[in-house]
Amino acid sequence: MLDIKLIRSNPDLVKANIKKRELNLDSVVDEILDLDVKRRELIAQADQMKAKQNAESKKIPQVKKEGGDVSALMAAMKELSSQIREIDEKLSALEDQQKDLLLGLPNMPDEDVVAGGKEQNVPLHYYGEKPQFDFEAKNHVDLCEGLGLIDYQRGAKLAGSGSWIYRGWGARMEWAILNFFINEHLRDGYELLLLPHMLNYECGYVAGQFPKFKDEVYWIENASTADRKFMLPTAETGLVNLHRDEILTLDELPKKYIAYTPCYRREAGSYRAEERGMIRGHQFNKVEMVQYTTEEGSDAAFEELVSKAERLVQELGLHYRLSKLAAGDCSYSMARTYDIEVWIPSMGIYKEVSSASNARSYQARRGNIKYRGEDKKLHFAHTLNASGLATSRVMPAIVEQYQNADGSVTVPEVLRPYLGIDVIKP
RNA sequence: GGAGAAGUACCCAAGUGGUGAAGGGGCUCCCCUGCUAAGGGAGUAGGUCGGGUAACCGGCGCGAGGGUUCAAAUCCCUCCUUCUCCGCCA
Repeated sequence: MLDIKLIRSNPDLVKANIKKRELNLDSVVDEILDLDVKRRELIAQADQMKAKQNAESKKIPQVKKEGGDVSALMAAMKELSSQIREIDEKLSALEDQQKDLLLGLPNMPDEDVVAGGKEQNVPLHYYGEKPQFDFEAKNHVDLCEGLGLIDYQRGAKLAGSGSWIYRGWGARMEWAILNFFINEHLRDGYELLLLPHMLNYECGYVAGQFPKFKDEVYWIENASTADRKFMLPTAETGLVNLHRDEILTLDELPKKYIAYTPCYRREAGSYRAEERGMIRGHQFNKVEMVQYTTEEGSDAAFEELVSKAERLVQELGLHYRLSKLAAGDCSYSMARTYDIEVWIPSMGIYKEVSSASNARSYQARRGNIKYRGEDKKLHFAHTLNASGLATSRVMPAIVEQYQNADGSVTVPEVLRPYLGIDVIKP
């Protein structure tokens, strides 16, 4: 959520920033401002009347005590009270309306984030080389099936398309990757959390997924009770809610968390050949990093998250590139996003394994997450997140980049202590 | 899941319709005192919204949201959380 005071004082800046996302929300901004004027008028009116109500009400017991007649006073107060109620009703309707619009505004991209959509994304650098094969290289689907790492058919039998089963060495490999990531993060001083996977509405609201994207998650409902929960689409949704409605102290910041969870998403969508296998499914594994920090610490935290995510891919020996996303490709809540995209030889393209983003104070405003600064005043915290990493995207990259002529896959060196073997053979 | 009880500040806690939400602990500041302990005094309901250049003024705020009333921490309803007992269970 954006600061209403910023919108009030500099609406043109807000409008221009939103346009960088290739969205024109000028009319929404104008409407917010219009409602804001009306809102403040009503508040002034109501507050004045309430002040009078408070003052007059105090007289009633006094007069009563002295044996006087309060009926005239009470009648007048009754009238005042109903007027106040009328204004309050108008006011709360107006506030709801304004809040709805305000929630619909995306975060403002950082100044150095370029305008435009996906096509304006800029690769910042490449790591390693595209592997060259002197045999006919296979895609990860064929490799995984050939080695019995993944059971796609039975995955679909159990849960429909977009679902698969890790089995045997495939399951052990996935687990090894998760362990490797988690251990790296623990070494860096991050705290590991295992979160509930079913979250309440408030969590999605704070993270910025709701109300706009509430149809893109899985909802859990029980006929007998009114409560409704959703399956988290990323651990970020849980992690950024940890300190909802809290005031953090300066000495506990930055807070550095990681969580492993599966991510549940409805959009497995595309049935295009290029997204076969484990590139896009309804459920995938991911280790997520989240930091809570100060305004001042925000940029450094972002750099740290990006370099941590990069280091993991490097240690796995995978060829990847780091891209800086254009405004229109950053998600709604984020001021800046860098993607780490790993090379998938069979597809001939780079696929995202990590997305590192800085939400600045956007999520903290929604979640009322503050800290007391050096100046003793309260500030909204900055929240940042980065995948570290999405293992289900890493696995296809590993099997494809590490494949051998005989259909076997060499195990990346850092994973060998976890797996106990050097090569996965048919 | 069922029954009962409770939610007031950093902690404990009083407050069953009426002018400023008691009191204690803790914390901060001051005084006293070689130091410490003890003692004395003051502050301590966070915040948030609106107005004002500002000092400041006002609204809201007793788990959350509604309702009754001229007036609600207090009465009523719904929800949330915690505790106790029972049931179920890895």
